[in-house]
Amino acid sequence: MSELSASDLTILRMLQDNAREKLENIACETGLSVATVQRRIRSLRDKEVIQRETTVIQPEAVGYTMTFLVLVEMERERIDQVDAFRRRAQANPQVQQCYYITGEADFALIILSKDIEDFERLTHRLFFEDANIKRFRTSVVMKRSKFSSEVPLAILAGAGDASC
Amino acid sequence: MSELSASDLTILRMLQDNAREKLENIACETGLSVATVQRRIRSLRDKEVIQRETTVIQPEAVGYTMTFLVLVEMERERIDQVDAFRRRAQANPQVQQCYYITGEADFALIILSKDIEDFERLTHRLFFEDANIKRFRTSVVMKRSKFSSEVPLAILAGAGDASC
DNA sequence: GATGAAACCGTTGACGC
DNA sequence: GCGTCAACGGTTTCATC
Repeated sequence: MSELSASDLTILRMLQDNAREKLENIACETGLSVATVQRRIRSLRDKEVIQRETTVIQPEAVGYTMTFLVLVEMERERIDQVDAFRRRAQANPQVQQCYYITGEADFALIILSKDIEDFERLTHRLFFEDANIKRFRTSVVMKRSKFSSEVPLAILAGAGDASC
Repeated sequence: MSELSASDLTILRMLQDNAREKLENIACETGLSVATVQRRIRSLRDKEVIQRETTVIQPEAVGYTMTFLVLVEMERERIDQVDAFRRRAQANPQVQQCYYITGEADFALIILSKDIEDFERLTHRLFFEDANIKRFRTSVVMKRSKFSSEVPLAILAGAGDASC
């Protein structure tokens, strides 16, 4: 993986803030030409530094009013069993995030649900029907902040001039 | 909040998958005209069903090689103290997500770090210097999946014809 | 092989229906 | 509400260094 330049970081920071940021603004901020900015972005996409460009939707607007954090403990921590559970969890569209972790629990899941019944059905499918799940602990999320994943990027003194 | 139509959900699903999806493709899929699709998207943005359009960056590419899940317990659960901690946590760019939860812990945080020292410095600033933090439990994330937050959207039989 | 100019395609906003 | 059109921004190609 090749190193990223200061202007690459500026490009990433601006695009993370707004995927539709005008190339001209980025060019001005970095001191590069529009064509160069475009080539850098293409390169960042090709290198998969930029993984995707997505639209963040308010879950409540489409009926998902509840969020849960579920800590899952497995009976046996065999690699194939762990992988099998992760695949099942990931495959479920209501499982927003899936972390395989050290400590008391083996997995932490962030789960969206329309209501309590919806969540209960999901736990049955995901946990009760899996003999390898020892137990799971559910926390209701009362407030979530910073739902979308933003990577901290250093704000470097750009070479751009005052015309920005 | 007004109800969303089937074509609105299709628009959201396609934009969530790719923020740069061509309006023509969405028009074809939904059976709407390009102009109508554009007006719907504008309306969804205005209603804040669409919260933002962002670029997902691979954290490892910019030096953030470690992810942690931290469960935080507070000494006193007074609303002003809870809010104060949430604001401090959110303000830190390495805190990717912040959930105020029910159960054994009061907060669950997803934190990015460059290395262990970086994480330790962060815990000092965030937890040890706050008299209202009773304790915190750290889990190292060995593998994260589904890092970006995708809301499940029903795939409805569209009115679009076979020319898509 | 990096750069800038230019042609081409998609998006946006204004207008008229 | 709907499509049309002109202006703008993004993308690709090509010539040049």
